[in-house]
Amino acid sequence: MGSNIRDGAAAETLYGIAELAGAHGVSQRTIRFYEDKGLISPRRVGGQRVYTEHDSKRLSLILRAKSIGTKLSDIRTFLELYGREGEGRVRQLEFVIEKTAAEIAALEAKKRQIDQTLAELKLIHDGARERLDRRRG
Amino acid sequence: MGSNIRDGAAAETLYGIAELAGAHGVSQRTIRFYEDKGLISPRRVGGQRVYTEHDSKRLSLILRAKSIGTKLSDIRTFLELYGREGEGRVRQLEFVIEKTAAEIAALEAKKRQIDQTLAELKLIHDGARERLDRRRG
DNA sequence: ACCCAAGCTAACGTATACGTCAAGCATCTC
DNA sequence: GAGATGCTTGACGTATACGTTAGCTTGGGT
Repeated sequence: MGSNIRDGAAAETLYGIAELAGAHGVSQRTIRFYEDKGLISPRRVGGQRVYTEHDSKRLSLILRAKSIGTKLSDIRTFLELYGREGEGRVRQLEFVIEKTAAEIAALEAKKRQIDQTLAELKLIHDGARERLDRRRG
Repeated sequence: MGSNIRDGAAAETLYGIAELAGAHGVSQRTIRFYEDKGLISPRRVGGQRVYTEHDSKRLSLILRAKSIGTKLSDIRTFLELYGREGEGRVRQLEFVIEKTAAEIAALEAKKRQIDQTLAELKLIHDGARERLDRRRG
């Protein structure tokens, strides 16, 4: 609420959608899509989207979560966790604890799967390498 | 080729699609879909699919790869690597080495993302837990 | 002989995550 | 002042990974 116009201090860096997209290596369409899904809510200046540093970090979070295989709908839930974290009503705290614990367990399981796959891939890799070296003398 | 009928030794355990699906906790449709995509190729007995232990392990590999976010099309490539691994033509070996190296790097990157996310989630989790404990005395 | 459960193929439906026009303003440049 | 550029909102298209009928076939049991 209220405008940002406060004499000196608040010279926050702002971005247009093109800058934000470029900085994160995604398309503008992707960013608009995330907005549709309720993941980011930039301010508007005459219709045009204007992003803050906070929005940018949020996008980083989203992309990282995506890269480890989290669905956008789940990402939304977790962004809300990040936000609500400070609230402190008991039910909220319990909700946060439960959700984070579940996700932590899931991610650790995923890490184990990755480790197992890595071990196998390294076996294949090293085996192939050895045979190649021998073949070449 | 030829039938399995060899006097004594080869009493391999075989599965129908229902058993295989049950054992792995996936639908029959999923298994048939993977077959369409060239990921598994069961033998047929009068039209019906018959799976071997080898097929079952292959399916395990597929599901593990899927669980860490690999696309089916990529999984197919890697199943071929697992198969070709022993071939030994120089070009093949180079291909295997290159592909596995790339995937190893990708998985390790993913692990780092997971670790970072885990760290943040644990912060949130522990923070919420602390506040909850204090609230309850 | 008859029926049911189980399997098969073919085909359409659904959810996710965008890509790709299309058509309309607004502003900046020459 | 006439593009060219950049942003906007639809709206339809595409790839992935299956789910869900629908209709046919077949082996087993009574």
